[in-house]
Amino acid sequence: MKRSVTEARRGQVATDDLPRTVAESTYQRLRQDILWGRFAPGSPLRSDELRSRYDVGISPLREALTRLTSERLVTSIGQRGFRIPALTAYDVEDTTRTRIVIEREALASSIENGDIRWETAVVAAFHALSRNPIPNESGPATEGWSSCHRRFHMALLSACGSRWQMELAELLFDQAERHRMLRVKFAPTERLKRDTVREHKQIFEAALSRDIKAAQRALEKHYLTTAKQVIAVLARVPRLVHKRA
Amino acid sequence: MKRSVTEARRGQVATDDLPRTVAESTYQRLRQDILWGRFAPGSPLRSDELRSRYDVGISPLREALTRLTSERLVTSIGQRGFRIPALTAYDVEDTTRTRIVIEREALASSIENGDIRWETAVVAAFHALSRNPIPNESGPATEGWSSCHRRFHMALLSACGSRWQMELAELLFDQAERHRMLRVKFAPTERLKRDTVREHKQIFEAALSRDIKAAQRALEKHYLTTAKQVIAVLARVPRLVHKRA
DNA sequence: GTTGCTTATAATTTCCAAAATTGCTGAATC
DNA sequence: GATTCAGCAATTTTGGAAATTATAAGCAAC
Repeated sequence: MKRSVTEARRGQVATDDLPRTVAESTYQRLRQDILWGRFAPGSPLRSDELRSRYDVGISPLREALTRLTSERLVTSIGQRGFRIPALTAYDVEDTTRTRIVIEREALASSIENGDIRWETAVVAAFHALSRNPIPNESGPATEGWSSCHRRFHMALLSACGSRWQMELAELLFDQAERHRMLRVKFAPTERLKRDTVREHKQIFEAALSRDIKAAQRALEKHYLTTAKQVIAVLARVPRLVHKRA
Repeated sequence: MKRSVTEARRGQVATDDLPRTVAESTYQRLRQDILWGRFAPGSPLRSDELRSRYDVGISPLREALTRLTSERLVTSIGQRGFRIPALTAYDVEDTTRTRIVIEREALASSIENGDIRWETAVVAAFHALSRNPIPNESGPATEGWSSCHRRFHMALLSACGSRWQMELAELLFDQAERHRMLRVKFAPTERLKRDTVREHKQIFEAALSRDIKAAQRALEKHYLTTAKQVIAVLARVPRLVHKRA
């Protein structure tokens, strides 16, 4: 039996970002599943399968897929349906490179403009991140860390004053998130010789002490290290690189 | 009587970017109409009106609107439909600022990497642009110039080697295009004390002589001048700034 | 007068089935 | 053996009807 959206919200605390339509909630669920690598790269997304998976009609499903396509989390070819994009070393490099361009700038503005509220938000986000278990394997723990990670990086930029820069940073962060997750999912035994906590701490401290150059350098290094690792795994796990993008 | 998409393409030369579905072609037509300011800012986009306007069913129309929403050329609120976004001075400033961040970088890479083919494309695009009539009033002439203008700016960046940077540059270029067009549409009598041809020539010459700094400066100045003009008109034509975004 | 409630109306959103397109299989042909 | 071309099955795309939700109007109570 189906419950209407309004019915489903009864008795809940009013929160602004609750999905108001089936299309919106389908979009969010499908998005998470893609980000967390629940579909293999290159695999087709057939409407009937997804319809039964998320228990929705074809219209909201199509709307979700269309939105994800313009975020490049899904590819679509004319009359031949939707697919999960393949992943190449170029994609990882390009995403990282562009991410750095935008975030360098946004971080500088943020450090310049940030007030006490910004500092507080950054401190809180950093604390939550450091108290979370370091993700060595996939699973629910990783997903919790993942959301803390996103919040920390976005908090750093949040005082930049540019809506576009924030939006683009989020867009590219999620691209990189998919790359990271594919590594975790498809090469979970890889040894990580890396101190992520330390890297975040360096960015954090440089930002709070208002040292723009140092913060930019630390952030850039952090992203480049991630990219390097993903690309290294990519070379060893060729099935991630599907033929048809 | 309706013709199928395949039928409609009979006898045409095979071109890659021809719309393959009704949704795609509706998206392109609606997009142009928005970019060229055929809808007033803040006005609602009612499905029945658009359905008869473009002579399509509800499904492809919704798909087009959804795509445009993620490009920020349309806004959508939960169960209250789609609207043309209002335009504030902040929007213009933010778009310009972000555009400069991305294009500065892309232009530098493009000048560094550009080969003979890139030079040729830039020369061709510049020539087409300079031979087009300078747009002082709205109308078909402006639309021709507009597409040359877009091609010129994209040609400049085309050797940057980053797919993401190209895509984001296009996204923001079209935002700015809407801003420009609203000025032309709603304040056509404004006197423009500006030599656009000269501005483009400066960018062009600096790029071809591989002077990165000079090209960046000229490009930045070009965009800032445009923004300044749009904002000035915005202050005088308050109906462009609708209440509800 | 204003507020709160109920009803009527308009609009959006969703489901579903028909139409259109693509990919596939296998026979016929060179 | 390779190739072309039907016909068939699987899949996507589309249009309209049904369900849901928002908005406006009417009306009683304060």
